[in-house]
Amino acid sequence: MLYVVLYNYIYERQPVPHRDDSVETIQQEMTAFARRARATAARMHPELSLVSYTLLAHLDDQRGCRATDLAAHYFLDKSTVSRQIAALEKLGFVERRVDPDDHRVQVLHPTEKGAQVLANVTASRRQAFHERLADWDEADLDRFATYLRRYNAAQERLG
Amino acid sequence: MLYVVLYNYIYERQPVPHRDDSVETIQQEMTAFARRARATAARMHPELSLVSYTLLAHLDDQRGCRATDLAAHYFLDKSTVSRQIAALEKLGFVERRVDPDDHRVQVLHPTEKGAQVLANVTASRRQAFHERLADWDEADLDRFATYLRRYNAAQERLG
DNA sequence: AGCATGAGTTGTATTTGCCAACCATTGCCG
DNA sequence: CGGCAATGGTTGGCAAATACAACTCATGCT
Repeated sequence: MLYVVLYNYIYERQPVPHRDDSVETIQQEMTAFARRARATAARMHPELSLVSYTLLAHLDDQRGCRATDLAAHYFLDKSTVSRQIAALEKLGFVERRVDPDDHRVQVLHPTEKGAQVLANVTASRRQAFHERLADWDEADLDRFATYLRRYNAAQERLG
Repeated sequence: MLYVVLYNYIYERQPVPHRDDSVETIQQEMTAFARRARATAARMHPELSLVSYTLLAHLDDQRGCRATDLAAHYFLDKSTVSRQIAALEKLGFVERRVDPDDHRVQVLHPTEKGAQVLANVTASRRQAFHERLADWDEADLDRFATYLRRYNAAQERLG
């Protein structure tokens, strides 16, 4: 045991929460966050569910993509995506353009109206996030964002 | 403006994303994470859904609590909690002890069996997290954990 | 005693998601 | 060329999770 303490002292140079504790915390906090996200989203934007919002946002920032891509990106079943897109289309938020090169694929795009609604929701979401993050300094925000991206990328790689 | 650039150059030594970009990233990554968490959890542990797991874990580490507390803590409707607990009880994972002081409340506890299952799931979740975080150094883990806790605490305060 | 409050349950409807079966298009290989 | 596997997408059927509302029962205050 003494060796561990010494090791930490020499190589870490401060009392360091053990690796396991950090992992434990990350696990718990990520889980708690996941549990709440949907509820929060639903309360904030009854007009556009979290999933719809996410898909629409993805279309917007990819400048159009295929249903299959959406499914892969968000680990959703293709049937789920199909229905979600159908719903968004009925609302007039997305349109389909059949790919001239391959008539199986339809490239999805937000409509003008869709982009509008998306912009509204995004703005209000962003404001909520800003409030939540108001007392963070710039460097912390940046680091936090970087960690999240890194974490999600790892999850994407490992499944 | 020059000062900003210089400041960044000197203190950060690389082009720094604007505050808004960080917030945007955090928002997107948290959302993506939330979207995937349930699916991942379901794939890993068919025997215990993310919600059940979360509730059971909370009972375990609070050494028992009331259904209402669970609902408040996870932004769930009390009916939802009621049914989830009923399911967990039917599986023999939790037991109810009526509070002798107030016959309205039932204090929930994991059973022996429940604690056992919880331990298994926790262990395997923890391993998955460890894999995902394997190439992170200790300091980054610690900082990431701290950010997450801070973020969630803020969300808890602000709704 | 009487009524408001709080804890939980149950009925009902909606949303979300999965799986499997299916259709249409494409591209490849014999 | 002709069949066949692979790909993109839709649809039907189903189960789980959840919200909302109406209800019951115990408590506690006036």
